[in-house]
Amino acid sequence: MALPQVSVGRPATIHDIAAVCGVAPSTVSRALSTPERVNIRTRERIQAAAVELNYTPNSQAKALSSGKTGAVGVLVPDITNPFYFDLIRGTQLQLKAAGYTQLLVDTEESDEVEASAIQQLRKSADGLIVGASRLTDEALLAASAAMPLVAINRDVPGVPAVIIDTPAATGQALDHLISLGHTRVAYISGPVSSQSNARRWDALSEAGKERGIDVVRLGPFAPKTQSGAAAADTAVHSGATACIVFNDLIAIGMLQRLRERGVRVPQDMSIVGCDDIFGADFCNPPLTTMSSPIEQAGRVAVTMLLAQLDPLRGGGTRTRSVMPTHLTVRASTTAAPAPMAPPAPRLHKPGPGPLTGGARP
Amino acid sequence: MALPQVSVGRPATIHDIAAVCGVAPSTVSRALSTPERVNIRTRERIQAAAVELNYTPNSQAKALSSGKTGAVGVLVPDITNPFYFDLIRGTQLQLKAAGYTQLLVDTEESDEVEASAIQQLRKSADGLIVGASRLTDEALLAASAAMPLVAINRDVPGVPAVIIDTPAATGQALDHLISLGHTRVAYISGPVSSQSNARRWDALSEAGKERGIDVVRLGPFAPKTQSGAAAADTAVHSGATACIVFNDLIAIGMLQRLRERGVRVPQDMSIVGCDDIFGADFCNPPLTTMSSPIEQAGRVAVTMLLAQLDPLRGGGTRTRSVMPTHLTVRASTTAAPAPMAPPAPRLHKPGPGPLTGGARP
DNA sequence: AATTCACTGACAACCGGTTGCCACAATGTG
DNA sequence: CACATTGTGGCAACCGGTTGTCAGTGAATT
Repeated sequence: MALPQVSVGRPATIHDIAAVCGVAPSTVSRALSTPERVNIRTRERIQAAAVELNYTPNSQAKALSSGKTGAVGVLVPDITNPFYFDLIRGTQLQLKAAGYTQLLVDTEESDEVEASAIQQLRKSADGLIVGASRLTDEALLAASAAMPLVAINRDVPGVPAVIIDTPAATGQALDHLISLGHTRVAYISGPVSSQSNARRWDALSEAGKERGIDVVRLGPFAPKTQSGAAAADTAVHSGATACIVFNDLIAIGMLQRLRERGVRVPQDMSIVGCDDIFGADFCNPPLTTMSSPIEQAGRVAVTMLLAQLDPLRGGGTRTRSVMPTHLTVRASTTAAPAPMAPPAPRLHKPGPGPLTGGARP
Repeated sequence: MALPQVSVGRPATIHDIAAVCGVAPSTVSRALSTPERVNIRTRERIQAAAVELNYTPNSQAKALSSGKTGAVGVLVPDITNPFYFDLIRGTQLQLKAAGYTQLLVDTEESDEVEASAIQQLRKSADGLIVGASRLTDEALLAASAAMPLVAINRDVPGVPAVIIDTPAATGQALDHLISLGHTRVAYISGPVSSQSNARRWDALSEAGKERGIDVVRLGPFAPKTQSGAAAADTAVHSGATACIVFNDLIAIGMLQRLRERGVRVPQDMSIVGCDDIFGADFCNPPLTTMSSPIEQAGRVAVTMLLAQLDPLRGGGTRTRSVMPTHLTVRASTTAAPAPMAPPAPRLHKPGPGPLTGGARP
């Protein structure tokens, strides 16, 4: 049994095969890409020679002449962020399944880097998946006009997009907190350039109005665990008994800081994260969070993009897909502290466990 | 001030520029890539036109004629694994800084997929970075002969490599446990196809012999948090009071399972992980682990690869780089339970918190 | 037997650059 | 003033495929 092997020497080309078989290169090309166009006998000779010589088509050359690169660019603002890991995993798996190569680019949260990456990728990719674009609506629309593109978490009319509907879960999260007796709720804001952040806040403050709860907005904070310290301090100072946090990264950072400060979570302060990233289930305490099907969003984005690339198979080309989210309740939320008592730390010894006590309206 | 923008319409080529400037395409090519070869006046006319037309060179065409693709393939067994996130981040950052594009490929822990990916990438990348290769030594050597390549955590004579020296930290970890009074230590094994796993075990069992401690080997287990449950059960059954675990993923899974079973960490069982991945510092309890400079390893690998690609600048081409590691002690290790008492679960209620009690020799 | 037609393979242009070589002009040298 | 030298730009081949077009062959049709 042959072990997986990599051939040595100069890679074979169709010219080599043509020479071996005594035919023209064009015939070789057809034998491999349009087999029915070539007589079965020569075809089989050619195919045998191709296997023999370990022929692999040169994707550059193929791209040059056919215009198709077989690659899809995936742009994310920050590969450092676990949220995008899940997204990248989803796109990678689905692209690979479809025979495409993924070109991963980190746009460093910069609209300029993003624009130049898109410009560059216009030639070297068949399509683009743009996560949480920092471009203006106009620029994104222009990019979408220039080449097949699917945006993720970016809602611009005319641009195909996959939207993770965290704003919807926002109402669930607030209801959850209200039912636990919380009346002073803070929203820990993410970066201002993030449209997701804006949409989440809009939905949350709207939900607050409907329910007669005043939600205060704190921040903005960078979407990193390190920002959690500042966020936690601000939250404590605000007097809120519960926080809904832009994302799990900041939330996890807050958890650590609150512990350092002796503020018990969830007894003194309830925390709701967003995204349900890797780690949200095993941090301490496990985080109540709005679960997003991130990986699935990546897959759906690829499916939508491929439908654009190949309109024949694509069936009805959907241009917008909204992914549902839901609240996952773990141990970082519980009943609000007694209404009139200050939210200051009390006994400062680990409590008997989470989820004690019921709702105190 | 112009906003970042993407041009519309057909991308400009050197032929367009040549037409505008009334020169030959070859002159345009030279004006842009070998400026001193062209008269300054025409050069400037051409450069102005290039900017004007928003010219971006077609990387496919450039690759075809020059043989350089400006891309580097990065192969990892499983993008799902946070360990590789750090690696990918390191390579991405460094490649980007050097003007290269990263082609990310998931080889699905399969030697066949890996070999075919390498074969494919021979044409479309200038070099390769192969994380934790599953190939045989011979196949990897052959691949390395066929194209510039740097392996990570794979030690094959003749193949340039970056080795993260976790075996060294293994001794430190064992000393740490011994000083805490542990005498029954288990090694939770990773996948058999992983050379890192073999090297870690060899170093650990050797260190055990030197110190007169018998280390038992349990497993193998897949490197996923889910495997932690089985690993935890096996470990408890083995009677060990401390485990050194193949990687943090499994270790974190064990933490969860042990909690479910009422086995307290670290009082009843100490756990040492490996890699110090994202999450190791905020899981419950925070994990004592062997910290690896993973991101830096990725960067070093890129540097070594680029030195191979461009021997002029590379200076002394190092072919092997060993990255030091160290033990990071957090809260998942403490003194061994009383020697003769069975390690069975006791009170089965959450303990007062980590880090109680001192060493009991 | 003459005509038509499907089948098959070769030729050549093209994708967008790079690069070796040559021609021509301007300048320097004897 | 003749000749060598240097600076510039163009021509054309090439990288490795794809694809439109055409010619030759043999079989089917009339």
